[in-house]
Amino acid sequence: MGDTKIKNMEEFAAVSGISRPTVSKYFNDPSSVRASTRAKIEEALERYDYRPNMFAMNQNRKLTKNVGVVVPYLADPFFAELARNIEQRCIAAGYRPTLYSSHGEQALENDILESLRSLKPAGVLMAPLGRASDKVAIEKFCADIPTVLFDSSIPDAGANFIGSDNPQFAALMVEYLCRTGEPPCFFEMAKPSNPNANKRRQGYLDAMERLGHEPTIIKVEGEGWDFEEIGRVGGLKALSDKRFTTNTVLCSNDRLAIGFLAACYEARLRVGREADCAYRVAGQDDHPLSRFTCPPLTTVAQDYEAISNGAVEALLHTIEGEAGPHRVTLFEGKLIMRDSA
Amino acid sequence: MGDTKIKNMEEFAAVSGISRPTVSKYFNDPSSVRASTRAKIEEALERYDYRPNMFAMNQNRKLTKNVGVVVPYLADPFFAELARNIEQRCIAAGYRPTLYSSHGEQALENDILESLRSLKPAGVLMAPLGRASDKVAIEKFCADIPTVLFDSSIPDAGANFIGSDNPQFAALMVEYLCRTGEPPCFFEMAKPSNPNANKRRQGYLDAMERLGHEPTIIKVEGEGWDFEEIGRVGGLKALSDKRFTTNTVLCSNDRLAIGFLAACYEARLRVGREADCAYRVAGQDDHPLSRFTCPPLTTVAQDYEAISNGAVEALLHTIEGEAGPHRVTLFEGKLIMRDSA
DNA sequence: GTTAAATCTTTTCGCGCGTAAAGTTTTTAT
DNA sequence: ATAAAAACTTTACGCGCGAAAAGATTTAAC
Repeated sequence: MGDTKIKNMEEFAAVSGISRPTVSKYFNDPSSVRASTRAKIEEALERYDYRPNMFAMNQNRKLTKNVGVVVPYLADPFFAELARNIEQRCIAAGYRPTLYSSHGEQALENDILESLRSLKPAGVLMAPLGRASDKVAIEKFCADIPTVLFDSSIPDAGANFIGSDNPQFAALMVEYLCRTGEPPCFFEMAKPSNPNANKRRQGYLDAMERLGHEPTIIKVEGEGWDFEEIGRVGGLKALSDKRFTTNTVLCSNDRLAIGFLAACYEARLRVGREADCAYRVAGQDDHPLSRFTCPPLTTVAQDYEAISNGAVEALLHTIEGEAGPHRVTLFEGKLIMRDSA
Repeated sequence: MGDTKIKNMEEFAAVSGISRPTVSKYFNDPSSVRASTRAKIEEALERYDYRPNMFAMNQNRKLTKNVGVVVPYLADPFFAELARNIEQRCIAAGYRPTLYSSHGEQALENDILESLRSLKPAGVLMAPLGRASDKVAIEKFCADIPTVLFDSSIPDAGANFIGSDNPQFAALMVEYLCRTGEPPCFFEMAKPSNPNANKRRQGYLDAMERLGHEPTIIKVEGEGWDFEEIGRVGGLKALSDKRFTTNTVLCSNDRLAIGFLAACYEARLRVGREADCAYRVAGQDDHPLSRFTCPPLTTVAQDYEAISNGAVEALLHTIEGEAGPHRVTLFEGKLIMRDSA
C-alpha cells in the first residue's frame, strides 16, 4: 500500500479506473453509485489510502455533514455523558460531530454560535446555558440553521426541543418521600442557572399541595456552575439556621445534593433511612457519581439514552426537511431508590 | 449595520476601501498591516459583519490555525477540567481548538487521529488512552504533525511531553501517611488503563522501602474507565477478604478512592482520622469532586494550571519551529489534607 | 433482441481565498 | 527635500473539489 502518494481526487480517480465526478459522488454517498463501481473504488481505497480534502469538499457543498454539539458546561459529568451519547449517534448516522462547551459563560456561548455559522453545519444540537443565555442570539441562530435544543429550552426559539418532564421528576420524588416518611423540604439555588429548576420547584409545590402538605422552600445564595460548593456552603448555613421544617430534603439536582451531603457530614449529621439518621436527602438527575456518594443518593434518573437518541433523531428529521414545526418531547424520570432517602 | 450582505472578501474589500490581498493579509495577521489600513478594515468590519469563509481560507494555507485537543475520556471531570483550561489558552493564543474524546476506545482514538490529519492542524495536544493506545499509530502521527502529549506519555513518540511527577505524588502521600499514622497499603487496578499508575506504584514501593516499611499492594479486577465502580466492587471484596495489612489505604487515583469510600460505607466502616474510624483513605489527583466526598478526600493535587499552560506553550514553541527535541516536563503534586486521612 | 432507464464519462465552470510578481503610493530615514 | 524602505494595488493563477450539461455506455425490462 501507498506505492505512489495520492494528492487529490483526480489522481485517485485515475488509479481506481473511475472518473472523478463519479468518485466525488461516491464520497458524498457511497450507495449512490453502482455496486461494481463502488467495489472498484473501495478496492483502490485500500491500496492507496486517500482521503478527500475536507476544506475543498465543504467549500462548495450547500450542506456539509458537520454537526455542532454545544453544552453549557462540559466539566459537569451529566453533560459529558449526554455529549458522549450524542456524538456516537451522530457518527453512526454518518455525520461529523464537533463538541463545544460554553463553560458557563454567555460570551463563549455566543462565540461558539458565531464560529458554528462559519462551519456551515448541517445542523446543531444545543443545550443552552439557560438563564445566562442570550435568548435573542439563540433565536436568530435557530432561524438560520437547523437546530434542536435539549435539556434546557428557550421559549419561542423555533426549534424542536427534547428534554425531561421536570415537574414529573419532582412529583415522583415527593410522592415517594411522603409515602416513606416526612414530607420533603425543597433545597435549591436562589438564582438557578437552568430553567429546569423552576419547573422542578413548581412540580414540588403542586405535588405537596395535592398531598395536603405545607411546602418549604430553602433557597441558597451563589451563582455559576459550582453547584456542589454552593450546596455545601448554603447547606451548612441552612442547617445552622434551622431552616428545615422536616427531616427530609429534596434537592433541585444531584450536584447540589452532593454538596448538601458534604454539609451534613461536616455538621456531623447522619443521612439515610435508618433510625439514627438526622436527615433523608434526595436529588434529581442520577448524576454519574450519585451511586458512589456516602450514602448512595436516592434520585430521579434522567433518561440519558432517550434524550440523546431523541435529540439526534429530531435533528436528522429537521435536516431532511420533514419540518414538524416546534415539537416538544419530554421524557419521564425513573425513581432510583438508594440509601440516602 | 448589515445594509448589503457581504458575500466574500472581494465585496468586503470594496466596501472597506482596501484591496483584497491586503484584506487577506489582515485576516491572517492584523498586525501585519499599517495602523491606518487596519483601522479602515475594522471600521468596515463593524458596519458589515463579514467573516472569511473557513474552508476557502484553510484550503491553500500550508499551516492553519486549527489545534486538535484529544483526551481519553471526557466524562472524567479531571480531563474535562484540563480540556477547559487548554481550550481557553489556545483561544487566547489566537488558535481554534477542537475537542475530541476517545471515550476509552482504541478504535476511536485512531479515528480521531485520522480525521485530525485531514484538518491540517497547526498542532495537536493529546492525552493518549495509555495502555489501550495504538502506540505505532500515535508515533506515526507525531512524526507528521506537531504534537505535544500530556498526562500519559508514549515512550519514543518524538514529541514533547507534559505531565505530573507521578512517583513524587505517591512518595509525598506515603511520607505524610507514615508520619501521621500507620503506613499505607496501595490500592489499584490489576490492569491500569494508564501508565501513570505504574509510576505511582513504583513511587509507593520506593517510599515504603526508604521509610523501612513492608509494602502491601492490593490489585483489584476490572478494566475500562469505570474507576469508581471498580474501586467499589474491588474494595468490598478486598475488605471482606481482609487483604489490608494496615488501617491506611492509598488509592492509585481519586476516582478509585471515591469507589473505595463507597465500599467502606457499604461495609459500615467509618473512614477518617478520628479514633473511631476503621480506615484512613487517600487518593491522588485532586479530582474536582474529591472535596465533596464524605469524608472529604485527602489527596495529592495535580497542578491543572501548570500542565495545561505548559502543554499549550510547548505546542506553540513546536509550531513556531523552536524544535527542542523530545523534552519532558513534569510538575510536582501538592498535598491536600482533608478529613479522610 | 430491442428499448428505455440508469449510470457513467467528458468537459467545463466556479467557489472563496492564498499567494506571488510587478508596479504604485505612502512612510521613514538621512 | 530626497532617497530608500515599507506598505499598498493590480493582475493573475491555482488549490481541490462540487455541480451541471451533453454524450456514451451499461443495466434492466418486456
